[in-house]
Amino acid sequence: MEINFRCGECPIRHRAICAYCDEPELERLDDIKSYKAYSAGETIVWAGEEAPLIGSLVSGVATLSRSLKDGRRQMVGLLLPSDFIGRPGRKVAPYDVVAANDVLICQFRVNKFNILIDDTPALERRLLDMTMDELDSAREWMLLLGRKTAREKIASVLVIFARRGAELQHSELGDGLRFEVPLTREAMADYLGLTIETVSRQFSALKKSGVIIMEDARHIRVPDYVRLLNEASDDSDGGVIA
Amino acid sequence: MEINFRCGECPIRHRAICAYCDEPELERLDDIKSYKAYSAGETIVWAGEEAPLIGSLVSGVATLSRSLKDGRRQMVGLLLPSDFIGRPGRKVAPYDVVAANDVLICQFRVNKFNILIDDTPALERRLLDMTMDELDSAREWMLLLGRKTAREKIASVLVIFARRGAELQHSELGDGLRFEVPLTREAMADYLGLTIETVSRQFSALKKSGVIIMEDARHIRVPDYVRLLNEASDDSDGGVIA
DNA sequence: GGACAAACTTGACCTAGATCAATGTTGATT
DNA sequence: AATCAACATTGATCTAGGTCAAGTTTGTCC
Repeated sequence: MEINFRCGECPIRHRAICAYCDEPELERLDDIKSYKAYSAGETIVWAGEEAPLIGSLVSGVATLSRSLKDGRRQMVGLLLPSDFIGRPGRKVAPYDVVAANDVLICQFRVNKFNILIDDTPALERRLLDMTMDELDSAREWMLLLGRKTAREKIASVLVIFARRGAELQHSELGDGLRFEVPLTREAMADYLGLTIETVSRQFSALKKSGVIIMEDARHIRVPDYVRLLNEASDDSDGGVIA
Repeated sequence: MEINFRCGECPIRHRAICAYCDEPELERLDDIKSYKAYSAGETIVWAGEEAPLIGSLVSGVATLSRSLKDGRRQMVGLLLPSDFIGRPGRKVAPYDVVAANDVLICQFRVNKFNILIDDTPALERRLLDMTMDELDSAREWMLLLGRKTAREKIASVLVIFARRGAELQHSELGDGLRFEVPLTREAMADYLGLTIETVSRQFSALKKSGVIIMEDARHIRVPDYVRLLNEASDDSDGGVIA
């Protein structure tokens, strides 16, 4: 199936790399882009691979990860709709990009994009803002990886999933919310620097304490959102980050 | 003591935010900057503080860190000469910035800088490149925090310190190199997601295995650089990152 | 040069999370 | 509706690194 729509109708138009572009600029982007679908589990970019992809995640969830020689693996980023993939001008990808779900990507012709960004301040400025946001998230994740307990780690991802769920359904974050866990236990373990077994055990523990209700392994209800937040031990000051 | 020199004579001229600027642009920067010295241990910016500083680290070492409510602390960045401090347009600092050494900073008038960067593409482009490099380092650190053992973590910081040492003395990385450890054991523990005691023990262990020779707690010699690299378990592919 | 504090090391013990090993659940395929 | 393969859970045990408690070394300030 051939997917295609013009930038003007794109669901991520106002949050992606193109957010600051005006109509003429959008048209130039339209010329060098195409949508491509990947299915769950598919590796979109291999670390070490040449001519990596440049584009935006339109829908679904993808993961960025890196491994040590002996196979220990750490996720270094979670890509949600509107997130940018790739680094202009880079020849070799430093991370694996894997579709966690079925995923749709707006891909740009690499060479054309590298030229376009050089004389489109709106693109460059947006990329700067997005990269700085990413850096803030990466640093917040460093705090999680270095200092949080397994239980706090699980509560923290659940908060992320809850936010994403609320956004997808255009609903409010609050008590009684229900959302999907878009990653396998293995992917979560790689994200949190834990093992599968520990992830599973902490889900069970949070269930037992009544913090979450598990409809099944992939669907969670949260009777008391503030309690979940507290379990995550996030900064009181709300982590002012932008 | 009043420190001051023109941008043209600045030691970090070709690697800092100003790297891509031409002469006229440098002059505009000259007008809005001043050098400020901080002494070891001093907190330069408090997380949560308003009107945070914008500037470049000229000499010394500073740390970026973030804490949980109960005091657990994680370093989220190590600032070396030429690194940029702050985020244009941000009102509240999300991290503590602390001088690990005596430090010299080239500070910009915040409001002036925010305006200047908006119409100086050379600044904006440089900031984008630097931010992307920071993001890559942050992600590499995530791999360390999530998946490396205590011994690998210590070997990894030592490699960083060795690189910095070689750069400061304009010498080559190789066998028999000698360098200074610019952080306390406590700062290293916060950087690596460990405790002071574990840091200390791993130093002793690496000494006992002959990987390092400790002249004193802060001065290290490395008889076999490749061996140290191996102890850090870094990617075989050299971690192509730029 | 003695006293004090900060930084560092070392030992004994404990525990959160890893590892090893089944077992259960779900959903796709025939 | 039986089979198979992912995916997930649970239990028993082990261990890397944390915690608690002394010491030691270093440098600074009268």
